[in-house]
Amino acid sequence: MKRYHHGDLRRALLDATLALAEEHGAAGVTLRQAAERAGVSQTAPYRHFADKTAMLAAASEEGFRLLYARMLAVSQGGAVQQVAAWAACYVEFAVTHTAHFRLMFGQGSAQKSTSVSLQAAARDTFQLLLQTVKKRFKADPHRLALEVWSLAHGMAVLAVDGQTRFLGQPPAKIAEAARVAVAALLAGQR
Amino acid sequence: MKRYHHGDLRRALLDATLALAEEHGAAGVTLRQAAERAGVSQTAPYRHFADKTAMLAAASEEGFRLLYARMLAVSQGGAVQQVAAWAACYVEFAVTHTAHFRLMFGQGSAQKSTSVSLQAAARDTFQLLLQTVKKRFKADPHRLALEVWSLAHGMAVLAVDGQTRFLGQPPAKIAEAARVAVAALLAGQR
DNA sequence: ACCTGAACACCGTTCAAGT
DNA sequence: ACCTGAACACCGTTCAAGT
Repeated sequence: MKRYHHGDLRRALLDATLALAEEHGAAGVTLRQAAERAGVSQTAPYRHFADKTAMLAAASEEGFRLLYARMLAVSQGGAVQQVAAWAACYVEFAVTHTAHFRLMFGQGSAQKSTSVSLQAAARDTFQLLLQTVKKRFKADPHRLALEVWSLAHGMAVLAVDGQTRFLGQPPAKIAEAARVAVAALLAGQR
Repeated sequence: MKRYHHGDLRRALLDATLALAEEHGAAGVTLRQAAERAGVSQTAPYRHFADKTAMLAAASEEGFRLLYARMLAVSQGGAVQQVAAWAACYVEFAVTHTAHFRLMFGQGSAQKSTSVSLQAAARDTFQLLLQTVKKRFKADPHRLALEVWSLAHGMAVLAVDGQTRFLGQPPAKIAEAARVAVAALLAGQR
């Protein structure tokens, strides 16, 4: 019998949340099952999270921070390359960290009361794109950033749902496809 | 007390499904509440749908057919215009038929066992884009179609989740933004 | 401070039964 | 043919109680 004092239970619950999301999708995550996997009673999670939404939000926030760190690491080269790398990183994250991605964008992000720290983490990710766009491109950076974000997000969602496979794009190459598409989108701006 | 013989209950249940999706999101749709709104017992829906998934799939299929009809109506002009119109129609449908859109792409589309007719309806919608792309553009129509679909889908999802508003794009203009973005994406192909 | 157990209202689904 | 009512296992959440 493990003891989850000192904050270990919180970590164990988040791991269980990710495992359940991986196996059954974001909608398949259950507070009771997460508690059971952590070897703890059904009501123990309420010591660490206000409710189920808060637990999912914590996992989401973790995902955004991971994504943000990856984006910082690939943010090199010219403005066009940086923007294309941002999109490729976005899609790559979705197919390699599907559980996190599903929790970040799966039904509970905008409608439920997300935490302030979660909103900040999500905003940071997007700001990284917006700042890069502002550096180089003149015509309405908000519009251009939305276009790039939409393209990356759409490709990521379709890839995660397995709907890009019958289009001849294997998951391993989908990040590269995003890079090419964004480059074309930027080239068409004039 | 209404009587729902002759297939009226099926329609009433689909209407209730859409209303619940509109109010509480796709995840908030409940078989029992749909039955209650239709003025019928909790188990009556099982006469018309195999299970909850089948009821959601039926509402999804209806959405795809509506979308397909709208796309056919705007499919005019040159190839570039047609592709841009396809994307604008896609996004316009998402913001005006949010309930249908959420059911079509909200957590139950790819993972659950979708019906054959639903898959066919979804495929028709995409085929319309693919055929138009094949007419005019040479370089890998599958790749280009995926790019356009991703851009439209991403913008639709972000708009429905209200994440485009803080980017200065009001919902009313988001369809036009999709048209402009796709035109740029096509212009950048060479 | 952290966790348990019983309880409540809700859910999807099954099954025998009603008309 | 179409619908009801009771029942089962599951869920999120609350609350008193244990150490």
